[in-house]
Amino acid sequence: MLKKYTIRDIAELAGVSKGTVDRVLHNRGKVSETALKKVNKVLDKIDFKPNPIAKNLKSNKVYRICVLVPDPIKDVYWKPCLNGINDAILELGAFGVNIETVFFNPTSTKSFLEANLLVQKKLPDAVLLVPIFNTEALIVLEDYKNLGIKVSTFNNNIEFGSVKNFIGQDLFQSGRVAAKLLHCIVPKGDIAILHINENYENAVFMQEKEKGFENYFNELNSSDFTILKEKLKLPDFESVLTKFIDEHPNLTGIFVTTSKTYQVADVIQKITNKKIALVGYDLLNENIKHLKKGTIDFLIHQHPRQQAYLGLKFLVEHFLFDKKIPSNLLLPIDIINSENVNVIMND
Amino acid sequence: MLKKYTIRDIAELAGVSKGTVDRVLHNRGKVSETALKKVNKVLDKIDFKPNPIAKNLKSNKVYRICVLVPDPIKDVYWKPCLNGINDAILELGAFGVNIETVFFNPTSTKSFLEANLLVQKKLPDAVLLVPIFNTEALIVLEDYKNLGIKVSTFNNNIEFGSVKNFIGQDLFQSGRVAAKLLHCIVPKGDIAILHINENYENAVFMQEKEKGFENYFNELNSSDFTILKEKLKLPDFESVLTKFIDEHPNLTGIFVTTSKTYQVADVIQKITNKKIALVGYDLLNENIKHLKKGTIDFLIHQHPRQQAYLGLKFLVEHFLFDKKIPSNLLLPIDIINSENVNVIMND
DNA sequence: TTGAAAGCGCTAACAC
DNA sequence: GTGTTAGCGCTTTCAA
Repeated sequence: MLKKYTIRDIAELAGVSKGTVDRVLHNRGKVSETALKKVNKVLDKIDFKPNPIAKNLKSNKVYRICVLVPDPIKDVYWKPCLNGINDAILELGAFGVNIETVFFNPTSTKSFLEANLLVQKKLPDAVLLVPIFNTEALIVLEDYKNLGIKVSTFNNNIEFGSVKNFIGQDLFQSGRVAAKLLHCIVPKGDIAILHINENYENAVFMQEKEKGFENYFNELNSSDFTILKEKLKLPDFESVLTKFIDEHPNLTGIFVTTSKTYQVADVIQKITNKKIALVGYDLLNENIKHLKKGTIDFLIHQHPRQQAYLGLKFLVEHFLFDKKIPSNLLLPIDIINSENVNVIMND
Repeated sequence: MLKKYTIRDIAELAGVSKGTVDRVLHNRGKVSETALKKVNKVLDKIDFKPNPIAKNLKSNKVYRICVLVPDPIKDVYWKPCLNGINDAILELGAFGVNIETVFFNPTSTKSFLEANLLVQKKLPDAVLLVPIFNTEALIVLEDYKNLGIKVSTFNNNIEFGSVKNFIGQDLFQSGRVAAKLLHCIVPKGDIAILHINENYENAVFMQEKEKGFENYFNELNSSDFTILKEKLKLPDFESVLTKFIDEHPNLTGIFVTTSKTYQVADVIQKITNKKIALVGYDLLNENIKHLKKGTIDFLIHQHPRQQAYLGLKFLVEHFLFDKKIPSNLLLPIDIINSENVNVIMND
């Protein structure tokens, strides 16, 4: 069992003062060669881990973190994120962490920019944000960098040179998972990729999923399947989808690349008795209803709650305990059916 | 934004000393009626959350936790638990927590009892254990209770009157998940539940899984399926299984209730070209190979690593930060196929 | 029954 | 450059 060393121990062993040890440990300069050597000699010998608790006590700082997330009223997909944020607030509040949520309209880049401006004025210690608009996100990331504000992102990754942390899912691979699922339900036939274009989602997400999906069937290289693609938009959603289904009598499976899978299920249920396998995304209540009824076969869970929660947790533990924030954390691609949907932990 | 109150603030507001406030907060007695009233009056008004960090600094106690887990050499299923334990050690060591692992032979109740005796002699602050032997587990739980040692359990739940925490999976429901999966792969035929009896696993686990599995098909109430059951044991495993498959030409699906699913896959692959859908448990390397090859269709992930890691994490956070330990934490029932197997987080 | 004071490990300000 | 010291919020001891 190893002894727990303190800086006092080190100071005594090295024959210097605690202050000097602290200076050496944190490269605060103003240390003579000889003192440096003495301290380092001791540090080499022992396994010193500064007590992360004591470190924090002193500063007595209240860390402020802002979360920037699309308004759940505009798109219910984001609601679980709020729960994750609230969990984090409850859990971390006692540590003197101040977490503030700012919403933006996910259909408006202007709203996104304004929300970020608001946040920047607050000068928080860190920001956790959903960078759904690629161009604008790069701009604000640059701003945060200049302001010296730490940034973590979740939901979707964007390319940014400087340090930035990401929590989300491997969308390409999740497309492959969907493909495999359909493949195991359906022996053959036409299989459709349906994009429900909400005109705000940067096409990148859906493209990644689509690529993964196609990649699976390409590798399979089987003449049993034909892959179709269709884009749907809301005003004439139902008529276009109905027409599409009518025109493809061999349609046996559908992959929907967004959380609006239930909209497709609604239509299928309405217009045909034929079994069409359906795989989509996210545990919205409407989706879950269809899952239990059997209209939707599988949902892929993107862990929105976890993403937000972990994003905050990592930031706080970084501030409080000097923990390293994982730079690119890919959450598992959870396959959900009617039987395990009720046992999902933390959404 | 609320002010962060300290006991000093409260003391000043109430017109008493910090010591008295502390006594009131922790019911340490020796407080006069009047002082109690004064302090409570203040406490009612403000939202006081003691700083969990400072609380811990003083005591400077090294918490000692023992983990009792089956020897991974005897059954490789337990290997991920070690990783979880090591993660916890790495992460929590700096907080002055001492975690010690003790193995027992999962085929020997004697070994289990001896290991516990060893642990009890050490008088740790808490114990995290896998109570695979029901009767013996109840005995040692009673011992720990008398010694005032906190106990958390994982992997399988046992009925014990006094306080005890559990982390694991809903086995009944996981049986239903397996059933649903087979149901979605296979349109009809004979479906077999195979128990691979390793004679140490308390039959309870497998029974729960079996019950859930049957429950699903009973509810389905379809004449398309016939449910068969068979127990296999190692010496004549292959011959018995071969005979079983030969005798059931309509066999279209198999559910294996243990992590030894790959053993069944090996045999199927060897003796027949017919597609038999196979669903089993756990991400052993051999299972993953079959999953990728297609001999196994789905695996259900029981999160062994997470179970051990969370068990330790909860105990430590309880000691350090007074967090409440969830008394019965059911981890999600993860469905794994060839595509999402590589993205599983923390095993 | 109560208040005062020391001290946990670390940081930071301040003398020397 | 370096040692000393005060102090973070809380617990615990000790004297009153």
